[in-house]
Amino acid sequence: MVEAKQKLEELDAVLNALAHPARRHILLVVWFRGGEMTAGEIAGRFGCTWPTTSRHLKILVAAGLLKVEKRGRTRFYKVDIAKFNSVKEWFQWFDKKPSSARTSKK
Amino acid sequence: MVEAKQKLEELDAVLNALAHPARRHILLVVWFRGGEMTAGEIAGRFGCTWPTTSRHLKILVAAGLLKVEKRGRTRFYKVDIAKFNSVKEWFQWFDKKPSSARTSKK
DNA sequence: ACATTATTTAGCCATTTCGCTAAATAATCG
DNA sequence: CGATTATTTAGCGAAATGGCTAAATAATGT
Repeated sequence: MVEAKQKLEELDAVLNALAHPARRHILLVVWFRGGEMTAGEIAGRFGCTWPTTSRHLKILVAAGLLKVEKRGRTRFYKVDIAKFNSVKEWFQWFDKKPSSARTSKK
Repeated sequence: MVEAKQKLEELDAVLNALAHPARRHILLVVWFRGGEMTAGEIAGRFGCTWPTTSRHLKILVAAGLLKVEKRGRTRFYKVDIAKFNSVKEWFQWFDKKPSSARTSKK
């Protein structure tokens, strides 16, 4: 079963990508900007330099949270919320069993 | 409005806590163990040493994902899923606006 | 008081992360 | 082709993270 391992890696990538405030910020800005922005527009809106932003973008793309399309010499980034599901699904483990169960052996 | 800043910090703590596989593992094990386990039981189940596990526990407690209760000389840890909501609420920003909107100015 | 048990704190080291500046690539314009 | 624009890659240094061992604390049992 290769799938399970893959899912774990996906979850790990997504949570790590979301763990940095700058990256969460980028996702929100791109989303509310209409879901598509160029790297330059994104970089212009943040305190950090272009190369730093560029690295954040790469991490987000690697996690599948951003999709990138290159048209001419500019890159357009678009939010893809599908990967949020790996987190939501992980949360569901905690719906299934009430925390009030008890250890059986004293 | 002090609240907003507090919420952001909470989200940050939760996402950072969830970003490490060992900590996710701890939450799952404690949860399925019935929601309460001693530090020793937790440490015994992981590849890393007690002090390392202890640090992970501290991070989870700081994020509000575990609650700890000291009875005698042992500490009991219990999962508190309430803080998952800060993540779920953050995700909701992405429900509100479809990504298909367009930038208004050409 | 002393030994034992449960767990944390302190301190060290290796690795990763994240910021920066400078240089490289890649597409387009003149 | 050479200049310009858009963006990344390379490489450095500081800080954070995560692992370890050894020592400290804190409660309990004898």
